[in-house]
Amino acid sequence: MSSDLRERRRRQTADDIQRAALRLALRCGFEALTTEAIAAEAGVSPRTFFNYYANKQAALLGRPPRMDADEACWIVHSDAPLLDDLVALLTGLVEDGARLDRPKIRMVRQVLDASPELEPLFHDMLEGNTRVLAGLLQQRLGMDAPAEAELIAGLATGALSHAVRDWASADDLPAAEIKVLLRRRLQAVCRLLCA
Amino acid sequence: MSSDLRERRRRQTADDIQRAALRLALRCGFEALTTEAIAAEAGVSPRTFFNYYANKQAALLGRPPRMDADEACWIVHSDAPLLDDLVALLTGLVEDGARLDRPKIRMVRQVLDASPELEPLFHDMLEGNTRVLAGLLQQRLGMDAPAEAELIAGLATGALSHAVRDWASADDLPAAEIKVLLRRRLQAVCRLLCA
DNA sequence: GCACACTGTTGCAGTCTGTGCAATGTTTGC
DNA sequence: GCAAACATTGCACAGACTGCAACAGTGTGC
Repeated sequence: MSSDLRERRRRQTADDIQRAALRLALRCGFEALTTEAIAAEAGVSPRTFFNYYANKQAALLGRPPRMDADEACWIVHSDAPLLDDLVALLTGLVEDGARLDRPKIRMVRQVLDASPELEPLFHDMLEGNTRVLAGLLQQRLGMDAPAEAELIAGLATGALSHAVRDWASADDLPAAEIKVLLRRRLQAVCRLLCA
Repeated sequence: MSSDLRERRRRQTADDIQRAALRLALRCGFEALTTEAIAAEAGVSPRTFFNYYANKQAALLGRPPRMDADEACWIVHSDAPLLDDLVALLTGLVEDGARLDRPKIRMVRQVLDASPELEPLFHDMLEGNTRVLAGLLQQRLGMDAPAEAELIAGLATGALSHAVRDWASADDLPAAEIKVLLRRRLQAVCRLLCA
């Protein structure tokens, strides 16, 4: 195994930095948070901080699960209802392995709630996934609906983040329930708009 | 009128700065764009630049039309279908006065197209409106659907920005057609998801 | 006209963010 | 072990952004 140890270390350091950032943000607020302080708290040099995260916002959120276009391309030619496919694809994103760390997500939420100006952060973090999904949906829906593809992609990832948020604030909801929350949300939006 | 001349000047300067930013961005790319260069091109001091825009991204987009919660609160108690109300409210945002400057919007698009990393910009610019709309929708939909309200608000403002984009890239589409584009988009999303 | 308040512009000094580079360690494959 | 690959770090520096205080232009009341 070549990069196994290195890989684990990288993950560990990335996680250390994120936790340091969250701890400091909760203690002193986002305004007073500096990259230097985060680096010190995490026990790395300021320069190293930027080897892991592009900025302190990214450090707070950590590395988001990335949707892999090749793994997800089945959705292009599926015959199942779009809603079902979206739910399956997106829950796959957050269900594989123990990706979801409830206390960490709660800390993130606390920080975001305390600083409303950070609201766009969540969106930006999911932006990458939204783009991938939008590309796939464009293929599925055909050339004439690029806008619809992007809108649905944004709506779906937004619904996922709400579902994850709700899951994180509940005390003992199993991760499998995220699927249900996500579906309910999308259906509700549909119903409200179609009425 | 005391503040009339001043107000006009402020608008003029804000517009000068935006145009300077767009010109430079198109000429040299967003990467090479500095606030100092924008200020120089616009004929103001670097310090003044920040009196008008919080950062260079904001300068590129200009002051977006702001939704006024008090003016828009009729939507809370309306009995009309939600879709109709959304279309009316949002088109009202962009239709009053000659707010929409087609060549300017096209320049913005060119810049955004040239720098994909700026994609989140549009979203962030509309963030304020999304929040206002989300608040209103939360009142309309009741306490038990905060997530749905936010999702619909995001979807609707996203659809509006697509509609405006399409309008801007067409050569002689009247602004009134934005309403049609917006409605079509939202309906299409609905249809695709409900199926 | 003149003094006055109001508002906007500017320069300056300073903090924080973020990057390129080169030196120094550490891991890995062989 | 040794060499290649990779990670960490310090340093120097450019750019973003802010607070403050001085200054200039405009409108107001007299």
